[in-house]
Amino acid sequence: MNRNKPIKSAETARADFIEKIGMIAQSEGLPRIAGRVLALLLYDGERVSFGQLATALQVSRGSISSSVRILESQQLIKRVAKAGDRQDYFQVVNNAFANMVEASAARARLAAADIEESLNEIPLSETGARERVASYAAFYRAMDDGLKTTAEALRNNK
Amino acid sequence: MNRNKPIKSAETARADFIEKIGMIAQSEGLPRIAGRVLALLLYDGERVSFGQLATALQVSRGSISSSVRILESQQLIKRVAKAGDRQDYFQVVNNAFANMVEASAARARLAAADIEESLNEIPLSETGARERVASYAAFYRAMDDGLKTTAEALRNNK
DNA sequence: CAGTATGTTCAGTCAATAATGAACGGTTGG
DNA sequence: CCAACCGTTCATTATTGACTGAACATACTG
Repeated sequence: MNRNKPIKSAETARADFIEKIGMIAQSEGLPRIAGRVLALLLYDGERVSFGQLATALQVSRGSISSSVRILESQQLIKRVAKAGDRQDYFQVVNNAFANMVEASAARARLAAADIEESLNEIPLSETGARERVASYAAFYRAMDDGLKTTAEALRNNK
Repeated sequence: MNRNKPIKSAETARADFIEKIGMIAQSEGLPRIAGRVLALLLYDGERVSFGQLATALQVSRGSISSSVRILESQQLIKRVAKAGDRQDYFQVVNNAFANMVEASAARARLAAADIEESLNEIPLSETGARERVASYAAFYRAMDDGLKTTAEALRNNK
């Protein structure tokens, strides 16, 4: 009966994966197209051209442009050249996942600093409030630490 | 000169903190009002009534209703009673930050499972793609682990 | 040099979602 | 019992941000 293993073609599996990562990316605050680009590059493994991305994902070149810029800025993909082709090519960088985690750590660090700045504005007389706000900052510091550890683990354990 | 310590009143510091957390919450995918509610409750430390929240934050009661429901569902605040007052009161729960981290861990776990499901649809012949998709799933598993560790640390170290 | 390909930018459109405020059901106190 | 109060729900509005597509600047090719 094969109830547990509905057979799918390689093509369908690839398309499903790309769409799924698109949704996950969206839920994490990235544009959906950026997630789909990353998924496509990850799945295919080899360099893919700017034009191929646009046609494969059925989106405008403008969207590809902004998406790859976001992914580059987060150190998840890199732009590479291909001899004899004027187009830009892209591929996933080494340790992309570790970089992803480190970006989260950086955000946590920023939030911590932000809250600590608020803390400095609170009069010393407000001991209770100061303590509670400080614990909030400490929470973000703990996030930063934990994420850095995870990033390192991903880098080594790879 | 006092350039480093612009003096602010306690009221201003409180308002700034609340607004700041509102923005951070927004950047993390929560409604801004929910972040402001959490910040107010954290800053004040004691139970605050439904009506006080609406007037203090200058938002509709409908917004308060949905915000507190979100925060309750994430185990960040709880609804408490006050003798002689029909209103609902709210306060931050113990270990709220640990709960916050655990919610993130749960999301990572979900994403991992989601990707592993995709992995099972990829034909065994696609060895390269399977390997890369598996590494993506492993990334989310690592996030789950790391976040669980951070949550525990927050729970103890508190 | 002319013509074409390439990636970026930006104004405009559209969809998703946050927030409002009125209507509602349920509870309480007088 | 009823009047006031309380929290939720839901239709509507406002806002935000992704996406498009055309205009543009640049670089290559023949």
